[in-house]
Parts: sequence; structure tokens; C-alpha cells
Amino acid sequence: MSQRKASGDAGRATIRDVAERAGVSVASVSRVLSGNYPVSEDLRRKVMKVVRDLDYVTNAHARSLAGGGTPTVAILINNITGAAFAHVAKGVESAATLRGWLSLVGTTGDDPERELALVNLMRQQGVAAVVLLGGAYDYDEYQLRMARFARSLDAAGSHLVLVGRPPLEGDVPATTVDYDNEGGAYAMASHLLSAGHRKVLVLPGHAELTTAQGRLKGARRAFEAYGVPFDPGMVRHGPYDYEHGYEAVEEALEQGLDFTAVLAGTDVVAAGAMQALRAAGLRVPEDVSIVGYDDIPLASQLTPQLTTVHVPYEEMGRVALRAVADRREGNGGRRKGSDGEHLVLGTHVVVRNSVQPPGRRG
Amino acid sequence: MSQRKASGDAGRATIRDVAERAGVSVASVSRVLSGNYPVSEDLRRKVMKVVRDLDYVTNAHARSLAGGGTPTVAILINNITGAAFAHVAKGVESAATLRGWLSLVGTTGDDPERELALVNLMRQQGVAAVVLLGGAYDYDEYQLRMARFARSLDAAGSHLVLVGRPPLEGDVPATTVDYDNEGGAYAMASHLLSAGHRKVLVLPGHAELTTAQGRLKGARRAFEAYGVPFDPGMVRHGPYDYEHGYEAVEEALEQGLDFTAVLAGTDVVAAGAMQALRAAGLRVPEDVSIVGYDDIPLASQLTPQLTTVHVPYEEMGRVALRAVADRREGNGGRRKGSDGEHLVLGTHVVVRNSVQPPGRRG
DNA sequence: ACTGATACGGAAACCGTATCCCATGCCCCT
DNA sequence: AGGGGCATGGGATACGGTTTCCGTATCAGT
Repeated sequence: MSQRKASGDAGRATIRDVAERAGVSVASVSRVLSGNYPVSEDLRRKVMKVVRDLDYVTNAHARSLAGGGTPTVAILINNITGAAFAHVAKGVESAATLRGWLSLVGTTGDDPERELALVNLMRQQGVAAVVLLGGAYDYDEYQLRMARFARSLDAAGSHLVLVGRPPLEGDVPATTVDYDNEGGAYAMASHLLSAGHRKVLVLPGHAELTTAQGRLKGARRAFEAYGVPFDPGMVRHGPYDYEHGYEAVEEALEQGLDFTAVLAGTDVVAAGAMQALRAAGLRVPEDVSIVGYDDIPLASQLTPQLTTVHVPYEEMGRVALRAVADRREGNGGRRKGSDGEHLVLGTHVVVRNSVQPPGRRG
Repeated sequence: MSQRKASGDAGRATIRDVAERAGVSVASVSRVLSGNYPVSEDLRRKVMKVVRDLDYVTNAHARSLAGGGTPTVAILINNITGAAFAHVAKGVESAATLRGWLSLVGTTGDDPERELALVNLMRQQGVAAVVLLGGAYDYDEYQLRMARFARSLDAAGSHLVLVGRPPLEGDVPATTVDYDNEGGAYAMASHLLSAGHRKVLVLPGHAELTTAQGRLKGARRAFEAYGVPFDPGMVRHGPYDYEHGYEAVEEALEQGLDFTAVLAGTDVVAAGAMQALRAAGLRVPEDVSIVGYDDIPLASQLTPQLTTVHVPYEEMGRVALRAVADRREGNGGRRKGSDGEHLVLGTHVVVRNSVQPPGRRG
């Protein structure tokens, strides 16, 4: 009999369908469901029964249009299969879920264009925050692009969070959650030096990657502190992957480079290095010691188990979400001045079995 | 001067702001932006200038309320840090991006309640499809719960996709993308048997997990085919993690179990098993051979590199998305009958260095 | 029994966008 | 020159909720 939408339930039940069938007003249904208004027990029962019968769920789009809606956080990641990033994502996701927030994940594939497109997409979605994960390339343009993102998101009522990247310069409305990258590298290199190693092959990562720069710098500082001259000829740059670790060591051996330890920029690089040493007939750690960075599960699954630097990835994710949640719920008034927050979490060396004092060789 | 919203741009620019400032109607702005309607070059210029000035982006919620909007696919995953799942997610995500779709990720943590909550959340979001990842526990309730999800999503115009799980029984509106799990296990076990192994420690996984069941079944079939009696006493069930692999082997050795090879249900389990063997002074593969399953990057990063079964995770993700995209774009009319699609992708053994014919020991 | 407070239901005004329908202006054809 | 057709732009409405504003029914107090 009803005029609109021939009674068959094509598509999805609306709040009106529920109201009609329960014989109450639309407003009443809304109130029962959101529960932010007193409602009689009788009404609640009537409505809830129909809701169950129709398997009704509210339309999130309509709800957020009308002002309500669940806050959403977007995680932008270079490569979802990277173990370290996955842990940050897990931290963000679990903290978000805890508060009833929703989380989106997008992958950029290291492509600035895609990054831009995704940030805009997230702006359209009206996300509460955009979390950018992973080390960044230190090109001139980077600071400008990020600053633009930050302002653009801020203007739209959202917020930019940088995780595992250096903070932005100037007065930019962005939060940074970082770890003591350089300090970890310093401690790791010190560990090798104090074990007696002096000739160390260093594989910090891409020269332009901010994390690689920090790790190299920390290592240099350790050498200085120990009064050991740092030989730039012992540094090999390259991507953070297994192949680079393998090839760098293979090449170093072919060139007859003399080293008793490998300081890898990443656990995965360390794994590749380890494999290359084995292929050359060298034992780890008897002939050559190896250390990594990140402390992903792989580190403890290698043989021997890898001594490495623990980075609290999951906690960084949780901290990042907490930061944006606080900012959104806490301070209604003051906005300026408290922007540009920078949180730094600690790192520490995890000693396992891949380091020994230098032996017969070298 | 304007009455509404004191002209300062608090919050976010709307299409009305753009229209007003460009001196045109709201409809014109919408048309310029969506570009599905002829518009004069003059108008386009005027509008686009204001859009850039205001850094305007359309409100995705409003857009999808009004009928348009980007299709979204939701990926529900047990644990985002699992390497295998991450690859499926990558496949889904990349295929989604390719078509301009958006993708959401939610983690269930193996909790049926959370799974239910997430499916409902996704229903609210009006997602085009929900992709459920990973092996399922074969409890009686499982089939019913999934069937309910499937119908519920279907009624809301969405669609359920099961990836890496067995298909649902009966006429349920769900798509399944699966791999030849049992076949892979059969081939893997055959590989060991043809190398001469007869006493094999089997670590298939949790007894109730569907993937573990399939892998165990495949192994048994291989033993039968080779005319080798299968000893149930050589099977150890447990979770798919490193610790289980380690402890199961450790225990087996303590019990004096006699075996020349380990058939692990997962590469990670194999890694644990390998470590336990080493700890007991046994060499791999000289004393004991090991094989895994999944072919995640870890497999080729272990020493020795692991012989394992390749599962096309990323492709499964792509196939899953393609299936829902086709269904949504392709057939407008027919819906019934073509439901319950079941796609199976092949697996194959990847031979590396962790298997040798049984040697002196045993 | 009457008044005032209180609790709850209903109508209507948005939220921001897409689109349907119509009005207008211009060009072209006869 | 007048009328038909096409190319454009504008106004109104729908999408599915939430929320404000009011009106009424209910209850307690005296």
C-alpha cells in the first residue's frame, strides 16, 4: 500500500522502514539506537525487535553527514608486506579499535603522486587523522610537500601524524612519533666495538633515506667515542632488502675487503648478509659477526639468532593514535601553540647469538 | 555579510561555498567536478580556480549518500602481522587501487565477536564487498555464522568473499577463493618420500583449523600412494608459530622419537623446528630434512633455504577483488544461480636446500 | 481536582552532493 | 524573419540520518 519503494525489500532497510513497521516515529528509532536520549522501555523493545527482524544497520554515510559518525584514522604505508610497518599498523589499529575508531589502510608504493592522491582521498573521507609510516627520502621537496599536507589536512579538520620520520621544520600542524634511531645505532655499534671489532662493514641503507642517515650517523659517533677511525670505504649503500645484503657482502668479499663484522641497517639486510657469508664458506659468528636493526620476528628466527636493535613499532602505533585521540577529545579551545608535537620513544640493543669477539680471521 | 556560517572558513569548504564564490549554481560546480555533463570552458575555468583557491575536496559521505561514491572493499584479517595474510591484503589493495576502489582493513584477532562486530561495521559503511582472510576453525557453528554473514551482506547489497577458507555448503551467496591446499601437501610429502624419507615428524597445525586438516590429509594421501604406513604417533598439533615448531621438535627429541625429516605446516613452524634441531646438535639437512608451507620471504632467508610449497597469496587477493568487481559491474540482471562461486588456484613445490636423502642417522 | 514539572513522541529543518527537470539563449535551417 | 533543436545553466528534490523545537500525556504535590 505504501507509495514509495514497492514494499519488497530491494536494497537496504532504512530507518523509516523500521519506524513504519514499529509504528513509531523516525526520531524515536534514532533515539533508541543512539541511546543519547531517554526512551521508555516499551518503545525500546518494540524498536529493537523490528531492528532485529529487518537486520537493520544505520547508514554510516548518512550518520556522519548529519554530524555523528565514527572517527576514522587512515594509515598510509609504503609497502604493507614490510614487517616493521605491519607492526606499527597493528598498534594503530588496535588502539583505534579500543576507542571504537575505524581504520583505513592505503599503500603508496613509495610514489609521491600516489601519496598525494591518497591524502586527498582521505580528506574526502573526512578522516580524523592521517598517519604516514616509514622513513622518508630527504629531498628538498619533501619538507614542502609534507607541510602542505599538514596544513591542508588541518584546514579540513583533520590532522597529520608522521611515524618513524623526522619532524617537520617550522610551525607546521603535524604530530611526529619517532624513535631514537641514532641512539640505537650508536648503542649497536658500541656493542660491536666493545667486543673488539675494528673492521666493520656498514650497510646503512639508501643514502637519501632519513632512517639510513640516522643509523650511519649513530655508528660514526660510536666509532669516534671509541677512538677508532671510521673508514668511509667500508660503507655500502642500498635498499633495505635481502638482496642488497647478499650482494653487498658478496661484492665486499670479492674485492678482498677486510672485515670482522657486519653492521646492517635492517634485520632483513642482515639476513641477506648472513646468507652471503655462508655461501662464501664463512661461519657466523665465529668468523664474522653480524648485527641488524628493527628486531622484527625474523631476527630471532635466523640461525644464529640475530643481535639487533629493538624498535618499539607497535607502541609507536599506539602512541600515534593516542596523540590524535587526545587532541581531538581534549582541547576544544586552544589549538595554536600546542601544534608540532614531537614524541620520541627509546630503543635498545637485544643481545642474541650473532656476535663474538673477532677470531682467527682478519 | 553572508548569514550562514560566519564567513571565516572554520571547518571545511562545501560545494555551496565554491558555487557562491564562483558566482554559479551548486549544480554547475558538481557537474564540473564529476565531469559527466557538458560544461562550457569558461565555467570550468571559473570553478576550478575557486576549487584550487579553497583547496576544496568533495565530501565522500555526502557523495555516496547521493548515489555516487567510490566502491570500497573491506579486508578482515586475523593478524595483520602474519606474512601470508599481508600478501593477500596487498593483492586485494593493489587490484582495488587499480580500479579506483578504496580498501579498509580490520583485524579480528581470531575473535568471533569482533568478527561479527566488524562485519556489521562494514555493512554500515556500505562496502561493496567484505573479504575474510585466513583459515577458519571447523566448529559446527562456523558454517552457520558465515552463512548468516553472507546473507546479511547480500541483503544489504554487499557481498562476502572467503579467501583461503573452504567454501560454504548449501546455496549461500558468497564467493570463495581458495588454493589447492591438500594438493600442495600431497606434493610436498611426496617430495620427502621420493627422497627416501620414511620416518617423518608431521606438524600440521591446530587440529581444528581447516588449512591444517587439509595439509594433514594431503600428507596421508601421499604416504598411501607410496605404500608407506602413516604413523599417527608422528603427528604433533599446535599453533602456526615459531614456538610451536621449536617445542614440538624439542619434545619429540626428548621422547626419543625416530625421524629423518620434518613436515611443517608453515614456514614459520619450520623455522622453529630448524632452530630446535640445531640446538640439539643436529644438522639440517645432513641429519634431518625440513620442509615448510606458504613460501613467505622467510623461507628463502633461512639457512639453509627452505624447500616449501608456494601459495599464490598475492594473486588470490587480486583474483578475489576481480571476482567482486566483475559481479558488481557485469551482471545487472541475473543474480541467483551464479552465486556460490568457487575459485581454486594452484600450488607447487619450491625446491631449495633443506632436503637431502636420509643419512647416517635413523 | 487542579497546577506545574517532567518525560517522551512527532514534525521539520538541516548535513553536502548528485541529478532530474525545466528555462534560457544561441545557432541554424527553411 | 520565425521556429525548432541543441547546448548550458539553475532550481528543486532525494539520499538516510540526527537533532531541535514543540506539543501532549503522565505523574506528583497539595
